[in-house]
Amino acid sequence: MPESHFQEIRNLALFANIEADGFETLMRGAYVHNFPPRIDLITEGDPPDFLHIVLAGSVDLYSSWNGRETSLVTVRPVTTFILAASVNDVPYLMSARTLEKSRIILLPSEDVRAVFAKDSAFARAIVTELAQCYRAAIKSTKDLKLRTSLERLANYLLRQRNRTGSNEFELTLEKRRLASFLGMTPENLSRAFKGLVPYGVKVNGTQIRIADPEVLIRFAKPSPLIDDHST
Amino acid sequence: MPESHFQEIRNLALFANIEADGFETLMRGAYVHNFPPRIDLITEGDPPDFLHIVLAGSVDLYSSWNGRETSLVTVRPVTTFILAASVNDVPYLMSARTLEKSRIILLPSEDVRAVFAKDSAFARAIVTELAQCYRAAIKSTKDLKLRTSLERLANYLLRQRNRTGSNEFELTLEKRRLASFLGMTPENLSRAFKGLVPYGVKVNGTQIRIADPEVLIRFAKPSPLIDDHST
DNA sequence: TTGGATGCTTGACAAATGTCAAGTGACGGC
DNA sequence: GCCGTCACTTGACATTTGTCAAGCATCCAA
Repeated sequence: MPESHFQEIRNLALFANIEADGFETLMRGAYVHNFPPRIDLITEGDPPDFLHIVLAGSVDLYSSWNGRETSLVTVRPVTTFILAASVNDVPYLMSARTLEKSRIILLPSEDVRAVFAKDSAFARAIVTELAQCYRAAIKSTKDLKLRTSLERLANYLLRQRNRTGSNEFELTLEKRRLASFLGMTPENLSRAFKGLVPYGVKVNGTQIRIADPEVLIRFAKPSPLIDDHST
Repeated sequence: MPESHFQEIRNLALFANIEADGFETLMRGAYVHNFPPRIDLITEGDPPDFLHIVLAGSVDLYSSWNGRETSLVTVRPVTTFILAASVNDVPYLMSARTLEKSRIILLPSEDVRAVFAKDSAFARAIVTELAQCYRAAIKSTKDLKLRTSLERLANYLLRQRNRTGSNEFELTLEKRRLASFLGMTPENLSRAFKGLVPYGVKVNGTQIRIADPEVLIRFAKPSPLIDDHST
């Protein structure tokens, strides 16, 4: 792997405090790949050969059962995914595919586990990371079980607003995938956007405008215990 | 805390390999409490003062939003809960209440973090535990998003069957709470049980009998990637 | 420019799920 | 034993969500 990526990886909280020794072990076995859009990277149920790091592009983590399929997470740079499977050496629970052209680092899980066993700074960083992943998953379950699809969409839009810091932004996801992510059909997403018009949501293609955030907030009732993905 | 509980805690994977030093630190600050049924132990949003360990009884982890409430997990002996919040020092995402008379150990989160920082065996054990919690949460999300309520109930019954090793068993949860856990109303759970009669499910109060597991399995299509809670 | 793709939207309808109200049955206190 | 409480059940109905089919817009290649 070109050394130019080393610093980028070092900057990730997960790797920031590893000893030079362990970091070198990881980098020695690592390699970078460029993938075209819509390429399957991993399949749920497979053994966890690699820990993945998205350097550029975006990756959809999804799952299938009985002919149905649902998107669970979208991974954007610079983040790792399937850490839990790698570290515990158990099968992937989700499949992954590129959404767009993506550059991805592959770290052999064996190396990850070896460094994890020796380097306690790495072990501690993994704890922080996993705790965050776990909490994100709980938040997502709460979102699903406590809210209607209209409320989920409203809160999703407010989260995007907070992320971009603007009342006008582009959807970063295809609508069909957003629908799957929010746990509804594309048809219903269309209707849900219509349903938010009374709360000042204007949609034009992928362009979203929130006319009066206060009104939307009053409807959506966002909660840090569901919508704040930073803790 | 009476020393009689020490061994019980030591037997938990989470604490099995801690150094004597760290274990003593934890035990010094720990105390055991007996709680009556239906007592609130923690409230979501509160700072994580204690890591909890259920010694006896059972605890319901639930969450509320906008006047609605849902059960997320039932914790049974001997297991810890809210590890993620304790270790990262961030607010609880779920409330907890006893379902029955319960004995619970409280470990000050500060102590947990202190030992975590020094004892790498503990750090590694936490990784394993958190990875399992994370994966359980993902499985639960898949269950919710990919299955209808009838399918969720059918798979729940099959999981109970595997746990007990028998085609005839008692529900360990009140039906109303099972309904909430499965993401439906009590009324709908009643109807769902009716809906499983054609697949050989007999219900008598809390007593369940699966006449022909093969038939139910054919309908429920259980998958290790959703229903196997051991990995 | 044209003709498919493809993704999105819309309407009509069906299925799943929730709500409300009433009824049943088991249990415990008096 | 009686009575109230409470969980559970049932039926009628409302709401939400999904399905299917058709139409529309956009993009891109021929």
